[in-house]
Amino acid sequence: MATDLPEPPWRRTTSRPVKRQLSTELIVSTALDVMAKDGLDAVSMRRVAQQLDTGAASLYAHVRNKSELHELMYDQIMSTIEVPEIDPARWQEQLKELARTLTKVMLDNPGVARIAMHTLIPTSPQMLMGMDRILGLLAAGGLPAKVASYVADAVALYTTAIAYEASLWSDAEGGVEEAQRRMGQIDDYLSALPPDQLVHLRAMAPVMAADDAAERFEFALDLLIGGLDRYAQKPATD
Amino acid sequence: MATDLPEPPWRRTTSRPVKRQLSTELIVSTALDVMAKDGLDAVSMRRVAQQLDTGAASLYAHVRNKSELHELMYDQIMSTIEVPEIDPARWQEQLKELARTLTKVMLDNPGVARIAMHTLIPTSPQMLMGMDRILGLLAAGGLPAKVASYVADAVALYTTAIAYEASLWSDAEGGVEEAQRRMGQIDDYLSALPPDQLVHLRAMAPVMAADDAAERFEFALDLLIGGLDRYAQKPATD
DNA sequence: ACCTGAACACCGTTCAAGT
DNA sequence: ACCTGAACACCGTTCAAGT
Repeated sequence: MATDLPEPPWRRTTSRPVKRQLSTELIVSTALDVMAKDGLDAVSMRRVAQQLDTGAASLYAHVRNKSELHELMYDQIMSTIEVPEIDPARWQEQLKELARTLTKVMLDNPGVARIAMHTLIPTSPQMLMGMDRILGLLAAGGLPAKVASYVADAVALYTTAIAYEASLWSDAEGGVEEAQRRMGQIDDYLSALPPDQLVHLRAMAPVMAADDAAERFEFALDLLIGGLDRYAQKPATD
Repeated sequence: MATDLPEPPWRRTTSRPVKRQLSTELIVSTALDVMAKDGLDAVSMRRVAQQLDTGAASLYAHVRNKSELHELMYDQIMSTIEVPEIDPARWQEQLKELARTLTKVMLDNPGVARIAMHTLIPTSPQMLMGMDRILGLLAAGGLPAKVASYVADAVALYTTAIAYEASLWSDAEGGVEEAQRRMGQIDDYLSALPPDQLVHLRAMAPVMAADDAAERFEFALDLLIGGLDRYAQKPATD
């Protein structure tokens, strides 16, 4: 039979995969590439499709809409986080470490914080597991259920908000210059004003200009977590 | 002279202002109307212009771009806030009251929180005066400059984030249903899982479903502000 | 100086038609 | 089932032309 003969070498029957099969995973990873290169705003259906040599409409077979795509990106990034085993004696420090890790991941992936902020209630298994661990830590600290749920919420929200704020600086290209322009505007305004106006702001200006983001974050973390002992129903380190 | 004669009544020389003169103020207030009716996403240059019986290009004579328009809306809303005179003896309670007022204003004007979150550093006189009052309160509490700047930042950020989150529920029309859909999804997932998995989340589900937003906010406010005495360099109530 | 219509370079999503 | 091009109904912003 003719088909037993080897294909002549000039006929590439195994059509080289110049275009990989579309799939949700491929779309999500391509979207993450676009975000890493040009920021979240550049992650449009059209742009992602273009990167995959197809039209935007083709993506809708694998992804419900743009906000689902964004959420899948969020899940993907967050699922890389390793949550450590719970050590009840160190629950407060562990909770802080988790908050630091979360922030770092979001800062390393500018744009994710913005998705997180828009995602009302995360439903992916990965996020639920993370939430379970946090609640486990708070239970280990002897916190009653209601307090635990409030603390978990406050830490998650503050952490996300910090990362969101920072991502504004880095995400849009003109972020840093814009921030400097605004600080300059405030300085100019203060200089033009009689010196008995806005005295506290005036006194604070040098302190705020010398902002240490990491220290600021640690301070807030300490406010949110450092004082939780008083809510504990049993000693934290028994 | 002919011009001394009264205009004949059928000639309306005082052309009735069917179209008011364009101005920054008019544009901003129209934009606020649109936001109140259809949410921040509906506040586009084209939509605002349409409301004013003109084209989008006409707005650019009074407003630099869309993000400046958004920021002007933010300033307008925030300038309605009255900051009380400082009572040093009640500085913690006053700071909490300010945070509550800020949140209320943002919740009453869904969309403003989203602008606030995007506005890196507010530069309007109104916002600077507000910031000055907050710093004054913290100084009255005897907090050192650095601590004061960190606290002011943390309270402002948490407050904005809380309002932002809440605005997601109300802003987009499908917010509430979407939240319920997600809670249902989590319930389903927990039911389908062996009962020894995600035990903490499972235990917490009823507590979180009975969320009291106001109580949650007060709890966080207490974490952020209630423990500040230990940072004071002089007694707070002397 | 202020306003305008038209144009440019984008969006998300749908749909009928193809394979 | 999956993919596609074209279309629909939008965007922000610029620019030459008008008054």
